Amino acid sequence: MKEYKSEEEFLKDYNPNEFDRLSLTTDILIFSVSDGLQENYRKLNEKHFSVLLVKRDTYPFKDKWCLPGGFIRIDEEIEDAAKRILEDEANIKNIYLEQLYTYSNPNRDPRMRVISTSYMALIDKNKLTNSISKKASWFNIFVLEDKEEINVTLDNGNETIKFKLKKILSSRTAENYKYEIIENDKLAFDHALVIATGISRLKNKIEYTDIVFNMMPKYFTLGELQQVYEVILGKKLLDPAFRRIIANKVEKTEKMKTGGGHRPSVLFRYKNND
Amino acid sequence: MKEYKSEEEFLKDYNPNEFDRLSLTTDILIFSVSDGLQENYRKLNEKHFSVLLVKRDTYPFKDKWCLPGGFIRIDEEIEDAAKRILEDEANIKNIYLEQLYTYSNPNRDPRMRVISTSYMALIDKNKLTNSISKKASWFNIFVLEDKEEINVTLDNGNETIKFKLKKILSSRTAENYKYEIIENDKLAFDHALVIATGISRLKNKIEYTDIVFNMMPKYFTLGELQQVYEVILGKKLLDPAFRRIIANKVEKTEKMKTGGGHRPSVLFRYKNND
DNA sequence: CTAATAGTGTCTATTAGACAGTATGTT
DNA sequence: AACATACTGTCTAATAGACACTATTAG
Repeated sequence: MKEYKSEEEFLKDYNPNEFDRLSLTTDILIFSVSDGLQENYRKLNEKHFSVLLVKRDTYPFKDKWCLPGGFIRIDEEIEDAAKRILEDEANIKNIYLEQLYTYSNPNRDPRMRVISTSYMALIDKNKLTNSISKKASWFNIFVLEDKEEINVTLDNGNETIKFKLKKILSSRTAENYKYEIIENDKLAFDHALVIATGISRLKNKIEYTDIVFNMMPKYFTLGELQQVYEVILGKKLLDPAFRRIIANKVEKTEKMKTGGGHRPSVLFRYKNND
Repeated sequence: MKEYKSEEEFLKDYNPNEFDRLSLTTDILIFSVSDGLQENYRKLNEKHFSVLLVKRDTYPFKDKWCLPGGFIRIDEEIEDAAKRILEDEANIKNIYLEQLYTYSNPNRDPRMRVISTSYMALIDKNKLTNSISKKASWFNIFVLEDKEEINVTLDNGNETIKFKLKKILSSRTAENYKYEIIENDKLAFDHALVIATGISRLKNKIEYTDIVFNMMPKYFTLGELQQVYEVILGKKLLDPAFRRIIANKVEKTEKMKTGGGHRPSVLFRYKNND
């Protein structure tokens, strides 16, 4: 091995092809909350927890659904690539974005070795100014989970996507699970894994952070907020307990929401939110 | 654009150099607990929280310290690469390993574009059968943190490494911080960031998981366990409260630890551990 | 009036914090 | 005996769970 006297000298000689090179992409899991049906004039709209998927029109995985994503440019940070893609494809700016996990199975892309770093984004759908592209669609998420597996159903009104994952305990001490896809026919790549990982991350974080508010409009009732918690956690909460927990995160406004066929509700907003 | 009739046909034609390619490495943050000084025959050994660093003997960053790591092979998952490196470099097998974060600053490696996925490993130092390589050394970790910055001092008995990071609030709702290196002269690459991220992750997870036990020997006293919690959390805990919290995670054994110049202590072990 | 949600009061059970006290080894 | 840690008891404060109750609107 040649001896170098300085870092500059070493770098001048360096051959960047000494090691295997590969491609890197990012996949973005965009979560939001949708309004569902209203059974009758008295009832509230059902809330749904939903994810944005895009229909692929090219190979590989032509006609399957996938997460918005794309290749990282040679001089770009992954997070910046995620932001660029969000802006280019959906005109989404300044939103909550968090790195989720880097997937590296050598066979995850049939074209070649592609590694993907996934991000989770949370948005309030109603803030989207431009409509999303024709290829993209919001799917409501329904999760059934037990100790051994997770069944996820995604529905956009037209089409239903179902997939099933096996949970494999990867560390008893941390109660960490890895997922293995055991049923999946409509999702491209390993995106079923990404969705499951994101749902689980969000479920966890909603309990000890304020990230829900990224999915809420500026003004909301506590009933609406509670519905969002319930739909993400997959369980009913008791009113007084819920109100106690979020009491110091929100503040009352002068506004009221009326017209519901029942007692009007005070509109709140996230505290310290400008 | 050419029209393809099937995925097979498309893949046959695909040129993998269509997108920029880059190199991927993994850096592994190996944490453990070390015994420090014993002031006098009555006192317990001080426990320290420590990290394994390697002295670089080649450019770039010659003579600086760095985390053990290496390049991902073209047909290998990142986690498998991390396991391979742990085994090759330190003869460490079957330990707790968790993906931390993927760093992608275009300038993090002066040679070329290298992206790195970091992993955190937790081990019981005393279980290491072969001694670690001459280039590697355990550094005790001392952290001083306030709202704006983090000061970390690493010490292996011979050498002291200090670095300072600025905390930048990246999301108010999630209380997520990003770090920016403002002082660092002895650590290679962006490894100061990795260490800070790992410390923060461990501090969090120790409160709601059982991962500490990966750093403990099979039999330990509750005093020793408490010391480990204290040194990682950076604060003293009250005995009765601590014992209540870990009560259902550990189980008493018949063994006792004697010889300490004070009342002997019952040895416990992690419950359901084998 | 009725159905439906909004919002509060309160009792109980559980958990966390604090401190004081007792126990028991080595030198 | 003295020191240092091991271990427990108990009081109090804070938090979580459960349920019942009152309030208020559109139709």
